[in-house]
Amino acid sequence: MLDPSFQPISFEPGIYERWEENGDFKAKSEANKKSFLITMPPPNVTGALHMGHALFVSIQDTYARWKRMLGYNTLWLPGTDHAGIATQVMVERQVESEGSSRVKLGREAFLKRVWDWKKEYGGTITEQIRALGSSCDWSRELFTLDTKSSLAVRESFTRLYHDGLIYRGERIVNWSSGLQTAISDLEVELKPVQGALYYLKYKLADNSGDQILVATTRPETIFADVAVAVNPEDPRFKGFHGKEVIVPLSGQRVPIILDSYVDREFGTGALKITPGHDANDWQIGQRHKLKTISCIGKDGKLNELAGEFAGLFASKARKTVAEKLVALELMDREEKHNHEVGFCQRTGVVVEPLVSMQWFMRMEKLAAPALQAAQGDDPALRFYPDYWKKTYFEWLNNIQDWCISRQLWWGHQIPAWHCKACSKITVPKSSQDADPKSCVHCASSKIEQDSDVLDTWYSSALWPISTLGWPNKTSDLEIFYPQMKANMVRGGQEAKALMETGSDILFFWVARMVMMCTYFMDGRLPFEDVFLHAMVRDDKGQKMSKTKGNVVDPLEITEKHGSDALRLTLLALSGQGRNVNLDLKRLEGYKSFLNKLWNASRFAMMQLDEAKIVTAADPREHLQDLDFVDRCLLDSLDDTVRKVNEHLTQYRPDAAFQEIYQFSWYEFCDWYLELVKLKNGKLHTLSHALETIMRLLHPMAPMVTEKISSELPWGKQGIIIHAQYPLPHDKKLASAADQKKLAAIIMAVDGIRNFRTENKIAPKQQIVAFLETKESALWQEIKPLVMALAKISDVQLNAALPAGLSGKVSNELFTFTFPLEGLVDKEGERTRLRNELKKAKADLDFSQKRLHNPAFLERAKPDLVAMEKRNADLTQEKIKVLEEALLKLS
RNA sequence: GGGCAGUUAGCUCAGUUGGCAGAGCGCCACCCUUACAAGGUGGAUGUCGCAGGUUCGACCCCUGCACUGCCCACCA
Repeated sequence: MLDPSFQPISFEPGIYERWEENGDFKAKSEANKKSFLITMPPPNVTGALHMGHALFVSIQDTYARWKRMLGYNTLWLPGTDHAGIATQVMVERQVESEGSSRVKLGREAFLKRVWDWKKEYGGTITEQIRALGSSCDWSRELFTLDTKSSLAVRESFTRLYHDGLIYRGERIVNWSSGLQTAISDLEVELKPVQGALYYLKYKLADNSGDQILVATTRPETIFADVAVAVNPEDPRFKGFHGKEVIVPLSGQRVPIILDSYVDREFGTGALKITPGHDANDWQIGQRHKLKTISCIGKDGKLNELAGEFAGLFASKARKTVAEKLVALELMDREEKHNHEVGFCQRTGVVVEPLVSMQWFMRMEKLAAPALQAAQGDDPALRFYPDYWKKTYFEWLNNIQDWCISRQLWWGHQIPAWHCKACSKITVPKSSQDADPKSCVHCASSKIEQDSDVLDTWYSSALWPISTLGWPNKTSDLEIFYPQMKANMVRGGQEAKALMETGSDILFFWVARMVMMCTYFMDGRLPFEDVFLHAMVRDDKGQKMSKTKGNVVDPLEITEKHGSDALRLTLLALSGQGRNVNLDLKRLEGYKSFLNKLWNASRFAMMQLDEAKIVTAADPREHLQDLDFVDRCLLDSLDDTVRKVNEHLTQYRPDAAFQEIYQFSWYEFCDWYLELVKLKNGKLHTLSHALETIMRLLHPMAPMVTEKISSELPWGKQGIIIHAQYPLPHDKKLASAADQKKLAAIIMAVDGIRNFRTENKIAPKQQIVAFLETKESALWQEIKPLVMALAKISDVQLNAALPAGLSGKVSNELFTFTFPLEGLVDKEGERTRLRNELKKAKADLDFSQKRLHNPAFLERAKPDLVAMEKRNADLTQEKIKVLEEALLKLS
């Protein structure tokens, strides 16, 4: 039996343990069944559970459980990410607090420390994910540095290298001096900064005394200047073409070059070219075959080229150099200037564009199929919400080569060996090959593995295939990996694999998975549907952050209100927008909903127990036992079932839940249960409806539905998770007459309740009624129900109306008259009637406006016109009754 | 500079073939009616961001604008 009070914390933990022990989440290794795959976005091992995780769990678990209940062999595959930078930095700090350092320890010892840390604390996040009820298959859990993942990384790298899609080269990259590593474009965050624009004098080298003014925000980089560029069309500089200038301070002679990149409107129209410290300048340098020199080192300090400024941090040097330029009268002026500066997303330190030797992935060829996959009217790859497609295209169409090397230790070390003898590179042919012992070019044995590791997102990009065992030919890959190819049309096929993740990592992760996996799987996509959820904010739409102190901890919520309430809240708020503003008031509302269901279940169980009902079989098998109330309820339930499935199919879990909420509370609890108390029928509809509600809700609120259904007479532990998900029937049960009867009850009861409240007649007070109606047969059928619900002790049908003070309730079927003599004063009833009359007149006005409009009569749908006419008639009649009643009261 | 999204009740949000605007919380009144006070019954509350247009009819479709948030971008 269910406890009288709903306390989620009392039953949640036990339920999860049982499921896991029973192996209820395990996907089967059978190929003969339709399958469904969700690959979990692996959270950082170092991470602690936050609302973003809670949101993805809520959505993904809903889909995993829904599909499982629909009979799919469902695999929700969990794992964790090694998170190169985050983890290394964290352990580094730990080591430093002990007075040691990463460098002192050395690579091997340091890595051991990280692994030790991972062994000890790496399970925290997965335990927390369990606490939310996640039905993922833990037997297949993977860590991105596990051998399975490493094998995939090695196989992909060797193949891409030999296919010419991975290369090593000296390029300008984003250098994080904080982390001492290169980072990718995506890891750079641009922020507006108030800086200055310095106008420097570059004197002509021909001693003519002429000069060119050059505007720059970074005077400290002049030591690496190799040219000054002007727009070839700019008349102001026509005379300078082909000449040379002297770089201030450094004294270097550099050429004046012509490039249309230069904006004539900006600054002075002359641009200093510093290929070593600016990405655009680097490109111009490439075009003009200029050499690249650097005056800032990897430590972020100026080097010997800067002469007296050597050793200064670049940021400091700017001011010092500027002052010197002023002193030497080489600066014309300085203006305030706001511009965008790149910051390292991780450390917040300014990113320095530097030239260094790095590994890159050539993206253009890889992007083509990824683009194709989502193009066309019926693309193989679909986005939900659809508008993300545009963003995806935008990025892929302008894709740049990806800097994949990181100067870190924690990660996948690049499987490439450098030869000390011939300095060429040896990369194994495939993952099958062992580490090379000698150079393939000169056979020297003096080879050493590249010390860099790969960007964390590299292994993430392979996640959908590495988790399934690729490059080995595994049964998981066979069973779960989609067949749909990037160049196919979808043709109405449902997705075999779903990617559900945050919209913030569309480029970082989603696009790269599509490119990489498609490449290695013969054009087959890693997933056909991409569902991108919004970002969780606080109730004011602010980003949650520790410094703001507005972080809501999911585990605290779970302990207090249960994981189900949290899940339902996140689902309900995850609409189509880009934010989920977490309002804890909503959470309490949804917890109340669960409380309501809990109590409704307790009530139903008492009734069923008394009636000795032990089955939830579909009452459609026993039509003779059903009355009109049952038939209407079953139809409405069926509508709900249909809508819930539709909404889930369209990736609108919020709407799906809303349907369940509305039906359960307003139809099942408010009306059906109240009617069940009054009617003496069989209770098969009650048992079936309750079971159906539990099943419908189970994917979204697994804990409470498991608890309740395990207590039902026909239930037991752990069966709802594998129960058939409700599907709609084709046939309706209720006739028009049935519907009319139920509507009549509701109309009469609502009207009388309103009448009672407005006249301040106590809820308990029984009253008598005189009824005028043309539907006396119908009335006889519903009489006892209306009388009980509206607390009427006696009804005189079509009898002479009483003299004296009375009240009236009128609708399209019935007109009730209630003697009020001695009960109330007439003022209350008069006010009520006036309000009703006002409403009725407004309604009539609305109808007549339409009906007097010839265009409406002519152009609107005939059904609508007919309905409007009927409405007008009924309202007119009602007005007549109300006016008469009012007259009597005056 | 370009793009995307949002703007609906006091607050957080729904509103999918255009047909008299909805939920939760909050608010008011009355009820502990034995499933549920985390409840019941009834009620109040909206120039649906602004301005045009299409239409018999617009929260919904079109155009322009404003504000908010996010993403992308090579103006030094």
